[in-house]
Amino acid sequence: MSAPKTRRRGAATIDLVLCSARHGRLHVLVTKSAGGTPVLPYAWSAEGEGLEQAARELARDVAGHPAAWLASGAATSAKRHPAGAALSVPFIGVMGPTVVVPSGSAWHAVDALPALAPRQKAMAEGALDTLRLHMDLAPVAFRLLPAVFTLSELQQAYELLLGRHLHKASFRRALQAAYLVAPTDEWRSEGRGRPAQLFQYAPRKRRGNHRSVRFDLIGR
Amino acid sequence: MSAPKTRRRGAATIDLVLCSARHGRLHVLVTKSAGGTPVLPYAWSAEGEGLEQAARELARDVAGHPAAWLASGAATSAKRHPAGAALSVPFIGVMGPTVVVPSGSAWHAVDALPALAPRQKAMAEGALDTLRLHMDLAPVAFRLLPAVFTLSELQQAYELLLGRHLHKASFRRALQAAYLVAPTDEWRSEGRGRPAQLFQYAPRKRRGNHRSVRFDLIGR
DNA sequence: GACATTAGTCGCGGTTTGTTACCTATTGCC
DNA sequence: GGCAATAGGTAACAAACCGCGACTAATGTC
Repeated sequence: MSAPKTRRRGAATIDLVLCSARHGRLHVLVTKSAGGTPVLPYAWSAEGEGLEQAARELARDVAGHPAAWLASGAATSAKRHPAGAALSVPFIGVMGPTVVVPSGSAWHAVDALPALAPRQKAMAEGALDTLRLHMDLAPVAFRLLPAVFTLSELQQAYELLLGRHLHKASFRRALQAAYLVAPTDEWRSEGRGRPAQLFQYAPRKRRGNHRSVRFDLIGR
Repeated sequence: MSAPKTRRRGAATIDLVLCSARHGRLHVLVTKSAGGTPVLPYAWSAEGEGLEQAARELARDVAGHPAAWLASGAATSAKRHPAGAALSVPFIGVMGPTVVVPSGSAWHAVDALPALAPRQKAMAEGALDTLRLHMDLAPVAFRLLPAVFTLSELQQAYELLLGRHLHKASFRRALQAAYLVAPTDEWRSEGRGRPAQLFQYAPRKRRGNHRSVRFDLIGR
């Protein structure tokens, strides 16, 4: 090893808030530190490696799967980080519901987290806001699902992200109009009730589809 | 608590992309380094001070005015920073069009910037995307204007942010429906044409105004 | 006064949307 | 098989919304 060079590891951590939809609620992947206390996965930022690249590798390492979608959140130096980092950059990732994580890690409902260090707690609680911020521009909801899904599952993913109930017929009509999904030949029988057709995310190019300005969201 | 630490330079900079609308285009405040080369205002992050707080102080220092709106962007370690920082956290701020900056600083159109260091260039070019991302949730367009403004000015601010032309009557109808502005008693005569009534940003509480899901934006 | 210019409004017609109702396919039970 | 229960999927209507062109209003210029 070389001489202790404090800058080598960087003064900042990359903290991963890996999200998944389980039982109708947003869950976050929590691992355990060497001491056994629960922590979000994190890594020291290394010079010469891109932050997002590092976050992707961290996600693959810790979940055994690449994240289906990833975005960075607001960097913060507030409160206490488990590693004592001066600065932390959160990355919010998304994965399908069937990913099985290695022992030592577990999915926790985002509103029932174990006792994380304050900074990580804040980052996890901000994850839903980040997802909401991006869901109109990126197919976040689709990335919470497997490659093939039913329309009811897709609607549930949207309801989870939006935090409100959607009307079935309206949802499907809007989806149809957007040419975002394509039906497959498969159908899935869930036990009771009529089997559901399976769809996949297959966006097709559309016209310049200008809609009105969204004043209605400003000011809560 | 932690022992009192010297306020040492962290390994990260806070870089300010201060935006303002001038002559129908988005402008960014650019200052000069000690050597005379153009740079975005930046500061080393100090332990014990919040990042956003530091960015607010930086804005006030460099423009003589507090930012009317501020949000953090995606932290990056890519490319070269003028101070050689390993990591940089951009903050995107917004100010009214009448702010006069001290000599040494100047407003530059965001698509005609002087030769900034690559990392700062990327951060400045990403500013409009950040503003667009937030404009549906926060009154970004209003913060590009003085406290009192005409509806035509407001429409121009929206057109600048959206990058497209809006229809006057539709814009005003949507604005009316959102109860976002209140008229003042003042009118402004701009020279030719009918005088315009002045308005101010005054959001009023509205019902749970749910609109449909925005599939139409996903996938470009 | 005629005209150009900018502000602000009205209303028609097509589109979108919330909602109710209905139809279809499957399971479980008698 | 017959039938209730359950869940997927569609049709159709009324109301709200939106793009758009046309209109009125106030001011300055010639």
